[in-house]
Amino acid sequence: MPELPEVETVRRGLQPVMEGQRIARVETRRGDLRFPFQSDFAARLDGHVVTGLGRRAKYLLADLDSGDVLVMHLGMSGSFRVALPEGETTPGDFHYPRSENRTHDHVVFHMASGAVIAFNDPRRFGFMKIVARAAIDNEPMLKGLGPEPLGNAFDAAMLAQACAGKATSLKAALLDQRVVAGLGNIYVCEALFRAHLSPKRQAATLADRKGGPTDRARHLVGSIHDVLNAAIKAGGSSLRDHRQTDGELGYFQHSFQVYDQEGAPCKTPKCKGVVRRFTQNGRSTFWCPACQK
DNA sequence: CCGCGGGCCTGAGAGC
DNA sequence: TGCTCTCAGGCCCGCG
Repeated sequence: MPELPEVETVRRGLQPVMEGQRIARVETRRGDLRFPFQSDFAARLDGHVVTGLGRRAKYLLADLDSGDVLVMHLGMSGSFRVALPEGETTPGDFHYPRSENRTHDHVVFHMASGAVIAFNDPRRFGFMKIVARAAIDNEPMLKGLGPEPLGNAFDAAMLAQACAGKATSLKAALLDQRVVAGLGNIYVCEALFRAHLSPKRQAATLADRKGGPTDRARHLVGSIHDVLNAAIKAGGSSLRDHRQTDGELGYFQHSFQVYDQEGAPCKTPKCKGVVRRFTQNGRSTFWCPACQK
C-alpha cells in the first residue's frame, strides 16, 4: 500500500501516542512478518521510551532511550491502529468497532499511558527490525536511499544528474529508491501526468548535454512536490488497506488523475485523450498518451 | 547497467 | 454458492 504520503500520515498519527511515551510491553503474535523477528525484539522494546518518531522514505524510525532504533516498514498492506484508553476501559484492554477485522494484528504495543497500538499486515510484506543508532548509517535497507523528495537535497539539478547516465525510462528511474526515496507506483504515475511527461521517455532527457537540469526536470520536481503535499494533506490514498491510525480512510484516491482510471477521459483541460494502462517493469502504468510527451 | 520473471503473502473482485 | 484466475501502495534475487 503505502508510499511516502501514507507513511507520513501514519507517522503523524502515531506521534502523539508514541513520542515521549514509554512502551510497557510489546506483543508479537506470530514469529515473523517478512522476516522472523529478532530473538531479542521484545526485550529491546519493553520498558523503553520512544524519544522520537521519524520517517526516512517509506520507513518509520522510532528512536528509543536505549540507543536503539526501531525500523518499521509497512510493505504493501501494513497499517497501524491506535486505541486510546477510555472511561471504563482498564489499561491494557482495548476495543475496536465490531466491523473491524483484527485477525492480522501481528504486533501490539501496550504503552504505559494505556494507549494500545496495533500493527496489522495481512500480506506480511512489512517488517520491524531493531538497529543500534550508532550502526544506522550502515543499515543496508537505508544505506542506498536517495534524497527525500520533499527535502532540500531534492531539486532539478540533483534529479537531472542522477538520471543523466541512465539508460532507462522516466517511470523506472522515479521508482528507483536510489534516485529519489519514497515514491511508488501511484505517485510516480500521478507526478508524470501532472508534468505532462511520458512514463516511456528516457530518464536521461531530464539532463542537458552538460548534465544540468532541463525545464522538464524543473517541472517534474514541482509536480512531485505538489502531488506529495496534496496527498499528505488528504491523509494518503486508501485503495484497499491504507487507514489513518484512527481508522479513518485517506481520501487522495478521489484526486487521482490517471492511477486506476483506465478508460476515463483525460483531465487535462482541452485534451481529448483517454487514460491508458500498460505494464512497465512488471507494474501497471497509467497515463494519457495524448498529453504526456 | 538494464529489463524481465519469479517469489514473498493474503484478499478482493471478475468471470464462469 | 463456489471455483479459478488476475491483480494489488514494495522490494529482492537471479538470469540473460
